[in-house]
Amino acid sequence: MSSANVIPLKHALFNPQAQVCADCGVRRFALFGVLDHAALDNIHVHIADIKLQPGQSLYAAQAVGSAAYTVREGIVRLERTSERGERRILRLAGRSDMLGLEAMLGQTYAADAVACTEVSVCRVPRTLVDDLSRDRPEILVDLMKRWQRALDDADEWLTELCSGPARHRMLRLLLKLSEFADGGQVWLPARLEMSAMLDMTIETASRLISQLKREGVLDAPDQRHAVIHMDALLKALREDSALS
Amino acid sequence: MSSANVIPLKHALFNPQAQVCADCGVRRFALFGVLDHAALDNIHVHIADIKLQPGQSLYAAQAVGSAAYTVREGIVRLERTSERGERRILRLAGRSDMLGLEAMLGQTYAADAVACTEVSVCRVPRTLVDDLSRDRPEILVDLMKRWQRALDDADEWLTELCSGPARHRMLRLLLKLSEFADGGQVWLPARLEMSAMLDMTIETASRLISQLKREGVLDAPDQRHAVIHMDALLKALREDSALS
DNA sequence: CGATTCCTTGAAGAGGTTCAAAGGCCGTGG
DNA sequence: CCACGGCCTTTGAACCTCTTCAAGGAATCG
Repeated sequence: MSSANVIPLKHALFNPQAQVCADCGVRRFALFGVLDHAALDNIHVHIADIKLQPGQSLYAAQAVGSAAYTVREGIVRLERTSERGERRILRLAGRSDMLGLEAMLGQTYAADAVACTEVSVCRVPRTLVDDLSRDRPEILVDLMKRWQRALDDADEWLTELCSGPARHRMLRLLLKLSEFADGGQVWLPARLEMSAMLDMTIETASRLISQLKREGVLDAPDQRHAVIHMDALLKALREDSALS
Repeated sequence: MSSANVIPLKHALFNPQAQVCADCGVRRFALFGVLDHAALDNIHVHIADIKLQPGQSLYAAQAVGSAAYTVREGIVRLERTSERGERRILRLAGRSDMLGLEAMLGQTYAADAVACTEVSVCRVPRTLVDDLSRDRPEILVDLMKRWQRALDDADEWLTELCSGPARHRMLRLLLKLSEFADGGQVWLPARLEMSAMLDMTIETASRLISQLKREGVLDAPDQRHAVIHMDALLKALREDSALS
């Protein structure tokens, strides 16, 4: 019995790729969310499902890319090396975020994309978008919304994670990390990563995390995971704003 | 003798708006750079030419906007208020940069846009882009390039102006300002603006500028203008990177 | 010309960095 | 299995950068 038989007829898709996309958990939020099943069925390009281990690179800055990526699972960081030679983490991308949109314009990637956790992403080739934009121009509006989202993320990162005293920035980072939470547990970056996100030394990052543990803002069952106590975190953030 | 007579016949445009756009100094770099004269002639929407004095607001964050803007002349800053209640300047936009693209998607503006110098901008109404994208879909690609440019600017601002010691950030700011130079003279922000760009106090900004004047990196003929000595600036930047 | 606003400079103190060393958490190999 | 080395984290102490608080000076405007 083929798998098509267990699917209601009007949803039956004969293109295997289409079936994969139709079943994808993030499709509703992803680029092809606007496409109906019939349109999906016309996708004849292979959309690769890529898995990465923590630390593995998805793409490198300056590389000519022929694809963008949609994050299905896990957290990816975008980073750059400043002209001083220091690594700086620009922002994080999580489930349903899109990365490397610049490849859709034939440009080279603007930053390095590196997996923070175990990651799975869909590779969206440029040719596919080119084809679709001919047949279904409304996909371009969706694409522009992605750009705007990336820009909003960048602006928020700058305003909230790049200003004020170190402790405040760390609290904001924990808040941001809790957005990517995955069942109570939050991914806790290495101290070196934190320092690259918040522009501080790893010693300062370590001291702050230690202190926040003592204050009961977070617990770390293991090195790379934390339970964040939101009430304590929000309280800390409020007090922090008040006394300045 | 009408002005049309001095223009070669094949360039004669009968729509007055088209003439304005055809003559615009930034058209080549602007959104409608891809349109030929005939296409320009079909623009029947009025593209307002708006002038702003320093400190005047172009649009406010959260406002529902019906237009984006192309900077023709001058410098505009994008700023936000952080959740702590502090103002933060996100980046600067100069000649041929586009602002408020999010309005093209029916979204509210993501930041405040305020004139730093005397500014003139073209108002590009959303309806115009909607119409054009039907007739000339290639304009959408141009629009996406604008988004990518904004994102690149944001990323660069974050990596270069938000990390490292105060002196280094100030040097990078001067370098950035020199990109917007206007005949040897550079716009010199008020100390309060500098502090909002570089996340430091106005005292620190003032001290750094005073010191850099003494070092011969810049001269300030008046409060709001400076002459930047690029050789000295670049030398300072190099030494600064070396000793760290 | 006085009032306001912005800029500059000083001195004291806090916050962050630097340097140094010790403690934990692996994976490898004896 | 335990010992070892490597890597990351934590903590301490001294130092330095940047902030804070305060006051005087320059520019601008009615």
